[in-house]
Amino acid sequence: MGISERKEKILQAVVDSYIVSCEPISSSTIRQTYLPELSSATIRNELATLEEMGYLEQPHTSAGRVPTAQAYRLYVDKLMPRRKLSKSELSIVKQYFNEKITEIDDILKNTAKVISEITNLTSVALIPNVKNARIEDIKIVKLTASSALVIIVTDLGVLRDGMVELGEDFSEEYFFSASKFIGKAFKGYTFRDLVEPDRAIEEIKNEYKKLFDVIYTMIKNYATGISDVDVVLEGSAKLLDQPEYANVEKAKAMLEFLETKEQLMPMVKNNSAPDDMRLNIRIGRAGDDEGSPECAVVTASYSLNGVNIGDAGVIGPIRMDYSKVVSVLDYIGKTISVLPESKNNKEDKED
Amino acid sequence: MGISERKEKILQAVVDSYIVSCEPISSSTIRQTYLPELSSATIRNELATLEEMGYLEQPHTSAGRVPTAQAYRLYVDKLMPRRKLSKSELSIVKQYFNEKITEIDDILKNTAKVISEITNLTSVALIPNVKNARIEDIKIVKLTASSALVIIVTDLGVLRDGMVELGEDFSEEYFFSASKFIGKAFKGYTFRDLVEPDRAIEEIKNEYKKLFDVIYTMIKNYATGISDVDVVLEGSAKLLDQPEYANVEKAKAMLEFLETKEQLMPMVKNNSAPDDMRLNIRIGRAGDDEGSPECAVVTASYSLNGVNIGDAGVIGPIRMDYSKVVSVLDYIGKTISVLPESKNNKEDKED
DNA sequence: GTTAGCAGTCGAGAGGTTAGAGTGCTAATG
DNA sequence: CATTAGCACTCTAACCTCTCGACTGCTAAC
Repeated sequence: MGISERKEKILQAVVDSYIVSCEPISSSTIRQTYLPELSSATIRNELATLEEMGYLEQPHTSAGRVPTAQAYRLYVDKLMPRRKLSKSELSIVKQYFNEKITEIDDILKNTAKVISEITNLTSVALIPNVKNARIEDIKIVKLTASSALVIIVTDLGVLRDGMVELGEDFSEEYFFSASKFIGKAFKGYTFRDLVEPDRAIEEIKNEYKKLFDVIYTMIKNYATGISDVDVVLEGSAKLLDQPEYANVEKAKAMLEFLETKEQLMPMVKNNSAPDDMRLNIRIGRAGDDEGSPECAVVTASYSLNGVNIGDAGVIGPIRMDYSKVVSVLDYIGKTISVLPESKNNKEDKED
Repeated sequence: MGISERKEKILQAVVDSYIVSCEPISSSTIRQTYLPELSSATIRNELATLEEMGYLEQPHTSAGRVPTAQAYRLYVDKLMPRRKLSKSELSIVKQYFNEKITEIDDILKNTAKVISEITNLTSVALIPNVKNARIEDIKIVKLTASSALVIIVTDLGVLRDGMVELGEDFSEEYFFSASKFIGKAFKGYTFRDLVEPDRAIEEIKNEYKKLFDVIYTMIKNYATGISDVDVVLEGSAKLLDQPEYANVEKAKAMLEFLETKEQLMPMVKNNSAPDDMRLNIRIGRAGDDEGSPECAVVTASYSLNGVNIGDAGVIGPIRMDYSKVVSVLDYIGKTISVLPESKNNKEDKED
């Protein structure tokens, strides 16, 4: 099943070369720049075999070879050289994460910007799923006579506030003490727990029952609602730098794909086991159906203080510089993981 | 200075025709579909004059005429037919605003979606400047032992919360009562008031002074910060439907322009006097410099219950269906203005 | 002022040709 | 038997040339 070492070398030469030139690679090119110890005729023979095996394709009879998706797959899994970032690249990353970042979301947004700038590809970030956030406390603050603001504090940070309207008036002190009861009731549950009917939490049977019910409903809506995951794009225009999308038809198909978050999300989502390298490389069609554009997605899962804060990576043509992309994602991962705790944004004043 | 009525008719014919075909218009086309009572020779004479006056251009000697920016200007100011929306278009608008909308931001985001769907152009929305929001109340809620969440309630809605870290521990009750003092101190000011040093508000000289100072600093940072205006884009891929951007170079220039919010914002911002129709039509270069792409922007300022909630409109090639765009923006303006008050999101339950 | 008629202009597209890049095959070589 | 030099063959991209027809501008007649 495996292929000979020499075939691997040749295949790697084809992919490496094609990644930068985007033009069919000839046997003589391989000889000249990668494997001078072989004759072009020998390389031609090997190329013919590699084509039979499904790793290469010829646009037409008298043209060089182009890697197939299968070749890229082998390339990223085995052949790809590991690369270090250059000094200028390192300094770009540093620059982006040097500023004080107070919101968790902004870390991922910055990540997307950095990735796009260094790789010159379109980047994409997935901002975390609220469903897995664990409730730490619930605060209720009176706003108008009969309405209040509900703040849900979770292990991932403070959630965007929701408004409740009660229909009758209550005092500020009422909400203040209700806050304590209700906060305690929900503490420790994730949103996912609460949306499943069979795991209903023990209800409060006292004077706060009405408020409790309203908030419970709110949380359930919140968890089932659309604010599931946020997808952030950066550098969409860079798609058009790629010769693959010089054709306006293809460029449009791709841009439309990027615009529909519902299609984009599952591509970017990292499903790999949490203990492996947490790198996700997809090569091939964007969607399952015929119409969706050909592309590749490389994403990583990022953590801060051991807590997963979301995924980010690049999306682009199948012919992309995987080696560089992987190094960048990797390095950023290390940078983020040692970022100062963001909740206490007062400590790190040193500019 | 003025041009004859017949010239206006001919110019209108050229623009109307060019808007749909995007191809140079010949004298015979005008005669056949717009002005059969004239001979093509007469029309040719008039076309030559209109060209001298700067309203028309010829791509080459033996081609028809194309309108200049000057022609579009006259077109939108005077010649453009006023159009009613079709039933299907009306129902699309209705559908988007029928759902319960709880956030002010979402109104504008929906507006952008509707505009893009109906006009088939890229749409853009400007979400309002927080600097002009007037503070109604400030709530402080204890989070950890020494940190608290600050919620700023304004006339435009509840602002995103900020965290303060105090360095020493306080009780929940302390924050509760501090809330009342500090809320009263800031009530009635806009962010703009607070950021200008000469209009410092009277400081609290009591036990809450430290907390007050921290919050005051936070508000100032908030007001001067980057969260000035938010720009939302919808349907960027639709640019590529336009023959003007069939050239990938031009498409890229335009997409890049859309991506840099700093350039895009001033184009979209509506500076017209508040009492006129509050419609903003810009025709010409996107930026001041030579490199920026040619385009047109049509935006409107939208209000809800008399309060301005931001601008929205379209951006696209100079050749666009201004008549349709204006009708759509107009109709949406009317729809929004009668939307039920969004803060109390419980009343309107009738689905 | 309007219009028919006509010569003149220019671009888009079709067809034909060529140069050269690259292959596959064959036969020779170690 | 793997490797290789040599060569005939293939195919495209680029360039030319030519023609067709869509317009115009001009002139002269109405």
